[in-house]
Amino acid sequence: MPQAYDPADFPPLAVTVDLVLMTVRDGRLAVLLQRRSDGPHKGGWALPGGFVGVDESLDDAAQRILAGKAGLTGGWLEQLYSFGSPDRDPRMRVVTIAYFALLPAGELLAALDERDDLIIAPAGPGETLPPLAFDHEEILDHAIRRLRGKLAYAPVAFALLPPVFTLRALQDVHEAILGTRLNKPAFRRRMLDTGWIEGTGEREEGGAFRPAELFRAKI
Amino acid sequence: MPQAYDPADFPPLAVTVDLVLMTVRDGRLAVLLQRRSDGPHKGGWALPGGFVGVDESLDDAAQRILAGKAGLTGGWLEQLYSFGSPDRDPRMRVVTIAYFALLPAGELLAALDERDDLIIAPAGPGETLPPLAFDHEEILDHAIRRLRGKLAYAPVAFALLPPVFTLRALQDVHEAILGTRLNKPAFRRRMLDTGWIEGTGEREEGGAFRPAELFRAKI
DNA sequence: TCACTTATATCCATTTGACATATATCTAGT
DNA sequence: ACTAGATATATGTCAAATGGATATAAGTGA
Repeated sequence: MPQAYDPADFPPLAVTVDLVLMTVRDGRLAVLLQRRSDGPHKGGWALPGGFVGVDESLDDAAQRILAGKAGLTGGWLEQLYSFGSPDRDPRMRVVTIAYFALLPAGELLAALDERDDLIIAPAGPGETLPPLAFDHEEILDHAIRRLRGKLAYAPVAFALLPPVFTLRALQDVHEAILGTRLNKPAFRRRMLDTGWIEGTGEREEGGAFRPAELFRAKI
Repeated sequence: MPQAYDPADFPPLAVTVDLVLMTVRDGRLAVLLQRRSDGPHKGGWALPGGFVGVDESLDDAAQRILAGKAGLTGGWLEQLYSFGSPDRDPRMRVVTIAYFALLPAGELLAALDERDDLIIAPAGPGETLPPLAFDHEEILDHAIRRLRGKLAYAPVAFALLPPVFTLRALQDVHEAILGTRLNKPAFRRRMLDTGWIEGTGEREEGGAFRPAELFRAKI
């Protein structure tokens, strides 16, 4: 780095990435929480996170933290919002870039079965979460609002489903996120009109009723 | 700060706030640019910005930079997105939290008449900007997209108008931002239906035609 | 045949674009 | 002074598109 600044020229701030990893399990919106092993709120629950490396982009840091917790790289990952109140961490000044990740419940559970410091806590409309460390409740609140807002105009729901799914399963995901019931024919019509999905020709098996067609997300 | 970290424990990153201050002048979307007095891209154009103080929130830093450039506190100010590629500043690692600000052209011009290092450059759909320093073109791009997206569901346009305005002026702002022409009766109906505006009973004066009613933004 | 769920068809209220018409003001000409 | 014309605001109407609600058909296992 030519012409490097003298470190005294700028205020020394720590920069972290915090991850809001959400899923839909059993028809309920849920979020990944990690038990704090030390520091403030030791033993309490927090969003997973970590420092940003000097030669690492923000997106790369988020990917690294996601891979470290869940062992996975798929799904959806996007930057959410940055939080930087001077007193959000009692030890020092920390600015955190919050990220927003989505994974199917199956993949997340499979990757987590050996980690006893991680839980998937229901976080939907009527659910009560354990108290979270720092300002993580505010961060989670932002994430849920972003997810709800994006649902109508971005193909986020497919990141919460296996590659092949029924329209009923897709609707269940939407209802879990929005916390409301949706009209089935209208939902079907709207989803087909988006052009986000296409039929596979295959049908669901095993039910004691008319089998539903299986769809996959286009693109 | 009890239990302060050893500074060696975390990577030393600089955190700045960059400001995308936009307005609509003469029916064209425009952005405030500042000539760089030194450092990389010296003499070129950049978004105004500055370091975040150790005891200053991100929002406070953005307010401070806005007040420093424009001498104003009104309008609209919200966090946009954070940018942190390792090589975005050749001197050192800088993570910047971009903010997005809106002011009426009149107020901005009045506050700027003694500053020769600041310009208001047209930035609408068909306009060509001068090349910008660092990754500021990408930041500006994000800001314009955010503004367009918010126009339909958030009362942002009023931050670009004086306290009292005609529906024609409001439509001009929308058209400048979207880069398209809008249907007048439909626009009027839609705006009145949002509940964002109310008539003052007063009328515009001076035109050689039927005077338009003056409205103000509710709330 | 029944129970159950998916899939589709139909109806209706609401929204939105497009066009036409009425209204209000100033200017120009007599 | 009065009137006709030009111009932009304001409003009304109609058709197309959208979205919710209900009813009906279709497919499967018990």
